Amino acid sequence: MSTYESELLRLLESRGHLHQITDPAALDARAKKEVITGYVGFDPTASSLHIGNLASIMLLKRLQQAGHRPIVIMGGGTAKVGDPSGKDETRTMLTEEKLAANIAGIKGSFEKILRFDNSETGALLINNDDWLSKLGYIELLRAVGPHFTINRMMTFDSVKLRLEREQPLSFLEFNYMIMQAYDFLVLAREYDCVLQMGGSDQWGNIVNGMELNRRIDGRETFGVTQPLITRSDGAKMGKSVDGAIWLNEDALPAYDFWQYWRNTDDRDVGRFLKLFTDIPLDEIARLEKLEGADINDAKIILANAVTAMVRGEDAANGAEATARETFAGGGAGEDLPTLAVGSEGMRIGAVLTEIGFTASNGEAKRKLAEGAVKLDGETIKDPGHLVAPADGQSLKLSLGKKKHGLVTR
RNA sequence: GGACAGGUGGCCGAGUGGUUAAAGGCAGCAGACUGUAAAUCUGCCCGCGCAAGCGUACGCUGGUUCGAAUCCAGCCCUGUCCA
Repeated sequence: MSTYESELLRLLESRGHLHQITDPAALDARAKKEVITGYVGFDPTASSLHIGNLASIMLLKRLQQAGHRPIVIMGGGTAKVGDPSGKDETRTMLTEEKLAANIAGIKGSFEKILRFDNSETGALLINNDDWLSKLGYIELLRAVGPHFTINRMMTFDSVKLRLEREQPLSFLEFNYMIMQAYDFLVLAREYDCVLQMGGSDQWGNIVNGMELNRRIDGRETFGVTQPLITRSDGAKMGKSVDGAIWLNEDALPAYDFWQYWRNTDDRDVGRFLKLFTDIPLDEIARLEKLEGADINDAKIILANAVTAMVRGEDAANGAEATARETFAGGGAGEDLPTLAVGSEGMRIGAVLTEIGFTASNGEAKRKLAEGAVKLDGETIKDPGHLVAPADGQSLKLSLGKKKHGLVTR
């Protein structure tokens, strides 16, 4: 069914990663013939990546699986400028220290998902600040300035969107595409990197980099974009109540990470299994055909696979066990959030906020009044109710059907 | 530098002196129904307080007024056009 001959494009296509390719035939031939090097850039805007970034990491993983060499570009330099793509607001500027801390926080995720070694296909992690910060302004202007016209830059979505929405686009951000294009030039020269991948919003940036390579060095390079990963319910991938679904354990416990995938919309299960796991396609075909309550099995498989990849097998097993006990068994698993209230006990309204189920005392009271709160299976409505577990005892506290926790002395 | 338009709760967006913690929508949370799904219906949706109540809030600062998101002045920010 696939018309591609290379393992790389076949793999990307069959698992739903392909949106646009600059020169499919040439890339296909190249990838079939030799080991190629490709990269994806990540801006270290936070100390952990979230699952919105996961799709991009998967691109690199697929590249490696297909027998090629992936490069992770840390946008230590570009983050100082800020990518305007897909944003309708100017980003806050990051300090050097914050950037360094973010990069340190993010690294671990790549090390879990990609294979870093000295082999031909071992992944590399490179910070573009290494070269960008050394660039002189005049030097940069002379190197890339002649190859970009303002006319063309104005036509890029990232720019157009801001202008159309009458949102400000600072000169700083306007330069982002130039920096990113320059990255590709450096990577092509230093690492023989011929492919840049990214989300569909990066198309313009990627094409710019290719253009620069062609004009300056006469080198042929390629670009691949992946469709914007959306959820069928329209919500943004990776956004939830309490913020993003972070990849780092210290930003989000494994149990909550697992729950996010467990609660995937029915319609998204098959697509996500393809994108985010290595489960064979025929197995996925079987799983996504499941109907009614049976599809929950597929969601558990999805949650286990993604959690294992990002957090490790143990984390996945623990989360699954806790979920099984808590939801199916009506009990309480050990991975649930736990709050110690001391021998005095604590009023239930305060407990709800302390354990993180509600954002404020007021909200806790409202939820109590709505009859949404259960303590050891019994509905409690009085915010003054004292929660005082006996020594060694732990009480199961629930807000609604999904939020469960333990209260101990 | 000038002219015009604008800055309201997480977002969008009404509101042009009092009954405004601020319409409506989206997002979110909970209840019902279910399968820890979706859709639908219902309730909730600034904070503190057991409560009466209090405190904050409509770009910022000051003023007018018994009373201001609403009027006045200055400032800051954004957009469009002009120089």
